[in-house]
Amino acid sequence: MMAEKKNKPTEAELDILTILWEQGPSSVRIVNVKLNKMRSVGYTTTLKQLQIMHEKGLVSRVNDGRTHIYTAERGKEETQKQLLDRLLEAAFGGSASKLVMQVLGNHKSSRKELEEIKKLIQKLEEDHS
Amino acid sequence: MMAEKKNKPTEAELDILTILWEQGPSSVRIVNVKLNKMRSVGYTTTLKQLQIMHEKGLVSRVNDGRTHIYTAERGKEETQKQLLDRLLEAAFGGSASKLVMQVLGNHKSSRKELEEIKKLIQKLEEDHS
DNA sequence: TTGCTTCTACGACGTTTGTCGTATATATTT
DNA sequence: AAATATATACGACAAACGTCGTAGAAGCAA
Repeated sequence: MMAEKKNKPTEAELDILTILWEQGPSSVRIVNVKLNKMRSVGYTTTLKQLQIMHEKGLVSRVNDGRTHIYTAERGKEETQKQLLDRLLEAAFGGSASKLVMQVLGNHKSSRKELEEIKKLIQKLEEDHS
Repeated sequence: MMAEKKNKPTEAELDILTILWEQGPSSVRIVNVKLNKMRSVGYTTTLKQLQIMHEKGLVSRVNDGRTHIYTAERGKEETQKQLLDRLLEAAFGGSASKLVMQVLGNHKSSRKELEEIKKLIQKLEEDHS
């Protein structure tokens, strides 16, 4: 594998990435409007944020006339994994099961979701053999 | 319930909290020595860090002669829950099961750990009835 | 054409984070 | 007692974060 950039998105950046994942490639304007549905933030703030994210390589952009269209460079799952790994190490001493028990114990999940998890565990146990 | 302080520990603070959880009430010296086993950091840095954490209410302290003995004010589980909740909302849209599937899929767990998780799910499903 | 709107670029600024250095008081050692 | 070691307190500082304001180009509307 390659030496990868360990660009961990900040909180604010994560909000923007989430919008790009949902919305697909978007202009600053669009991102800003969506962003303002969760918290109040000026247009130039969002612009600057996206510019910095572009420098960091978190997003790419193409020109559409004079406006830029931004696209999330890293997939949702990849980013989730990165953040989760960090928390796992920092707060749970690397024990995935401790983390899982915590989150399952504290948050309601539907029966269907629990079934899915059980199924996954089943498969993992088979691989274990 | 009361309006609580939402003092989320930073990365560095979390390292120190982890040490206090493991070690129990400790002096700056002890924390610093343990801390240096994971990364290089000066004594006064650790001191300052603990002083700030004290201001924030993350740790309490008592005097033992002229040295201060610091104690984690918030329990391990409580802090883990706080950090986990934050990530759950920020990166997983609040879906606990998505988070669980991610972490289980990406990190090896022993058969015993998987059993424990299954047992927990069993109990959750019973409560569901 | 003259103005309003909508872009990007860029600089500035207050905060937070993490890091130390220095000053000063108190023990400990020689 | 003098020198050395160890504590706390406090100030400084660079880098990262998040926030905007302003400038200037490009497009649209009167």
